[in-house]
Amino acid sequence: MAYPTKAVTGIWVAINLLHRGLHRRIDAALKAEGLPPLRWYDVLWELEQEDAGLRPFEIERLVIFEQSNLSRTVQRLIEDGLVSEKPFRQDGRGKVLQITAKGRETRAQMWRIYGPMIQAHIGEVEKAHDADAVATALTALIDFERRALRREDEADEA
Amino acid sequence: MAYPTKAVTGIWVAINLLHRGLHRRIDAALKAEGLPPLRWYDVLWELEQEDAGLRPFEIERLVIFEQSNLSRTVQRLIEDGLVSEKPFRQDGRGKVLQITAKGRETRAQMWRIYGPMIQAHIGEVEKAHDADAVATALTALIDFERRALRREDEADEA
DNA sequence: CGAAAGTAGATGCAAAAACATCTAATTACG
DNA sequence: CGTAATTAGATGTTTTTGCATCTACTTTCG
Repeated sequence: MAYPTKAVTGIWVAINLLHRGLHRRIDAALKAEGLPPLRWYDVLWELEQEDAGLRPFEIERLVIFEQSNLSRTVQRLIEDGLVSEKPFRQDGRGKVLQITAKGRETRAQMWRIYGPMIQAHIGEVEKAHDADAVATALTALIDFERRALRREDEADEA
Repeated sequence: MAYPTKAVTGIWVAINLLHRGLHRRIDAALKAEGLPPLRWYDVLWELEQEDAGLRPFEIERLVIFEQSNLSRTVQRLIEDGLVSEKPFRQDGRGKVLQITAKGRETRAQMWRIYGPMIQAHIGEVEKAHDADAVATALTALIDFERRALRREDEADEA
């Protein structure tokens, strides 16, 4: 595979800088409000999208979380009463996680801080550029990644 | 400040996922080749752009590196002979870092792994979208961030 | 000039991440 | 059926990160 073009490198550099900078700011803001760290948000959000709940390994793939890491994060979410767990009948190894009322509440509180910060820092893009086009292009990359991952899994099987 | 639009949220989500996923893959690939971690690359790159060298605090701002973190990274870069340091005459607290020949060599080796991986994962964007436009839009955000930071500093002074 | 405030960088420590390994359960396959 | 290979998730260990503090030096300002 060839070296990246200037545009591709620029996209990657920007992704890095934006991620680092904003992640740090947001985490600091959440902490200042006595709210959980940003990584918890992703988990709560995904669980809020699925009334039936999700298995840990599903969350892991959805939000790209290290397995051991997610395992411990889930423990703390349960301790804090934001998430409940129940065994997964069809597979004795597994369990199903569901967000609790308190979890929804906490997620909403986090969003009050988190959401406006995204807009404040990323929203600038809308003033001079086609934000929809950028979002579409980047989202396509993620879909591409997901398909690539699936292909790798299948290759491993072969 | 208001909540983010759908496009802005999409951009931010994509930034997160792309960053996490790719960073992990690249670090794994570098490690597999016995090369230093990805974060070192940024430091080496910036130093390679400035023959006169850079001060640690300058690098810190350029690549968004936690101060304590950069301090330890620099120690290891020096131990490994990739970077040299000398006192900064005009300020007894400071020091100037310069990349060594070995540092340049290592950076080039890293790029042989790193570069193609960027293209492989981000390059897809060029097939269906205007990569230049995306790069321009995201880079503008970073410039915006930098200006915001500078404004904050100035506000602190006041 | 000299004390107070600010800045560059190092360092101790606590939290979080990655990594490896382990257990229990399931699936595949002779 | 029964054993080997997989998979879900937990846990022990090490590394990295972030935060707070510290030291040394500079700048500011009475």
